[in-house]
Amino acid sequence: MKLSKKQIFQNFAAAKGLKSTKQRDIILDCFLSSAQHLSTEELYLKLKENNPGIGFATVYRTLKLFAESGIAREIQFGDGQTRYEHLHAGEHHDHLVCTRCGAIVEFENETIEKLQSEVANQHGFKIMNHKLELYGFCANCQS
Amino acid sequence: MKLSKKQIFQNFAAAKGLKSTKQRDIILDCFLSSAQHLSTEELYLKLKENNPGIGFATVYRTLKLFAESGIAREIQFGDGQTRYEHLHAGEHHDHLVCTRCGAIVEFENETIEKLQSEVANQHGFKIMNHKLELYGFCANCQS
DNA sequence: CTGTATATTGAAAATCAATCTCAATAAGGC
DNA sequence: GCCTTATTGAGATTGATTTTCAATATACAG
Repeated sequence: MKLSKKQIFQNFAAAKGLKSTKQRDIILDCFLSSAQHLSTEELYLKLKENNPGIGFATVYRTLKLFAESGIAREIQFGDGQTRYEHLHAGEHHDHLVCTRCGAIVEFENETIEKLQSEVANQHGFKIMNHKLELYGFCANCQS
Repeated sequence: MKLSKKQIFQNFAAAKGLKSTKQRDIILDCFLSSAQHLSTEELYLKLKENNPGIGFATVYRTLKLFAESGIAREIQFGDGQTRYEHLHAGEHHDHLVCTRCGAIVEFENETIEKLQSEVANQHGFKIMNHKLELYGFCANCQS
């Protein structure tokens, strides 16, 4: 059976001896129900709407925990802000980024992944993860 | 005939109505004779050795100009510093980054590039450039 | 060569995101 | 409830990047 992200994080928290708190639950729910690629700032603002008491530092720390637990991943496009994307165990996807309107499309491509491994082998590298981003104009922004 | 990077930048500067200055010449020479992937800070320190008068802001601004002119390109590995790599017109290379010792190996792979174009087409994107980084352990760091 | 308009420079200050500090508070076990 | 330890939120700090501004240098016209 496949665990939900919520369960994965709760297991992680338990294993690490973290206490369960109201704030972390709220942040987890909000994160899971949010779009991909939110920055700490953006998630913080979204949380504030319904939970004014929540602090930026808590959101920041909790997102770090999400990344550590494996349910999220830090990514950076060129805009100087760290963003967090949802991570489905085992999956990996890359990004098409529109440099005009900021749209982000995700894609997966087996063949590319395979070629990457080959390149790494040729150079004696053992790859732990990778990042592939294609920057350009999306269909709407080419006019 | 192929233009040298120096010429490319000088053409760019002329076309943009930039005045030619001692500082920019020095920075250009130093940049061109430096290793790949220097940060602003690193280039600044290197410059200081022989040209104590030069200011950080000037190095910063000049590197931006290099990027704009097409002879250099900003890249970011995960370490929070913007680095500049030399860009040979038309060429493109990607990176293998050792997360233990920081070694960076460059590579090129036609097939991957071709697949990227295909993916982009499928999604209606017009790609202007891309970034591919493979993170892991280099041969020396796997022991 | 001289004057004028404009770009450039360097130092310091402002900005901005990320990260840390610390006193007050909350959670969990006993 | 009591005690220990983790967590929280506000604000301070850091570190890199970017801007400001007065002084200076450059290009060009006359």
